[in-house]
Amino acid sequence: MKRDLPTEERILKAARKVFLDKGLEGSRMQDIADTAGINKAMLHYYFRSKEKLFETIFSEVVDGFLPRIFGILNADDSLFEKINKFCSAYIEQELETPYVPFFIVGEMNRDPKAFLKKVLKGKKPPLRKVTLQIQEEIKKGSIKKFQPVELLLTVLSLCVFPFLARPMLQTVTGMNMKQFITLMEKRKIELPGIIIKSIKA
Amino acid sequence: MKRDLPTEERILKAARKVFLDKGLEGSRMQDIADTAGINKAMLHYYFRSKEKLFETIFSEVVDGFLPRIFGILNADDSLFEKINKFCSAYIEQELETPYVPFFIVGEMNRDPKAFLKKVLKGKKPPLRKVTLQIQEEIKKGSIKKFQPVELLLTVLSLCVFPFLARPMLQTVTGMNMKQFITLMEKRKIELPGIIIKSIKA
DNA sequence: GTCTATATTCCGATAGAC
DNA sequence: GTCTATCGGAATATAGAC
Repeated sequence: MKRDLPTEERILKAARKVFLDKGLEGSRMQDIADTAGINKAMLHYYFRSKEKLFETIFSEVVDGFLPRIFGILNADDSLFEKINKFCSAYIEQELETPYVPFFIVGEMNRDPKAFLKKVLKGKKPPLRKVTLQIQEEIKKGSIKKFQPVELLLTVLSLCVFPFLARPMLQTVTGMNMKQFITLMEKRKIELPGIIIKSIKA
Repeated sequence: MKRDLPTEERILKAARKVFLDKGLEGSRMQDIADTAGINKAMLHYYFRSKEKLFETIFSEVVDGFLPRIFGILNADDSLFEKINKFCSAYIEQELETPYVPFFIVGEMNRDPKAFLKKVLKGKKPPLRKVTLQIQEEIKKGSIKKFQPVELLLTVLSLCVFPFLARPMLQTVTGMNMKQFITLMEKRKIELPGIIIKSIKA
């Protein structure tokens, strides 16, 4: 793997690949070393421990998509516009890094409290503004009465699950990666419509 | 744990609990032994190896819900009726065994080919009949033109994902297990409507 | 069948030469 | 900084007494 990169970056690149694919417990330091084309001892020289190396990758991943998502939720757009942008941003992000959802769900399950602490860093998830917008639209009568958490579930389900189910989907349908991407590009456009229909009065 | 059950069943019960919760790699034989209230050596006496014990639980889990699902897909109901029954059956099943989706997704990711081989046992997933029904409804003009896989994705996303996201959901919203169950009972009734709306012409 | 004790394997981590 | 060799602990697996 990329013999021209400096060692530290080669390690990060390899660790990203292995950890994202197999999670913390499923990954071996030997695997990461082999992938990076260097010796196992080097991993410890640069990152002290497996945990520390993992934390580095984890933060990198979270910081890579969370700000974008939070930004959308806190913007000044209408509720419907936000649903649109959220789906687009989320699916585009996932198409770039298709293993991230697995990684996230795995970590979430392994240790939910530690996970949220690391992800939110003491802050609260920025759901307040959207919640208010939902209540307002309900009052206006433009959408049905429902709990905000239901919309959250609908949106996340439709955006995230396909990436979790991708291995199964590809094996069952014989679809290759390119076809999967095409399918998700199509859904990126269609999902907001489905979601909005589901809440319209 | 249940001192009155025969040893083999105590082991199975404990293994079910631990494996479903932590997956293959996250589970320890010691954990299972402790949970069963017996000695570690007994696990090997009855099941030879960790892998073998895991396979047993895995098959048990898969056989516990797949026939029901396949039965619904192959029944003589209309497409819309099937969507209804599928959502109900799936969510009811998951409410009984809320860790199964994690387990399934984890295994699917760990080794997709082995997973499908074990699950389908050489057979094909029974999607042919539903596919034909979709094509028929499209021809009739009662639903939009779309690929069957899209409907599959929509249904599975909405039914499965909430259970994968439950730990996060509970931590973020402060919801307890009972509240989560109430939420899913509600969605069990609403989801078919959302799904059918999404495909209606 | 069940236990204790021990062997074996695997893996993260470190020591030390270069 | 990079490597080889090795340690030490943890986890799976087995031997052997009862």
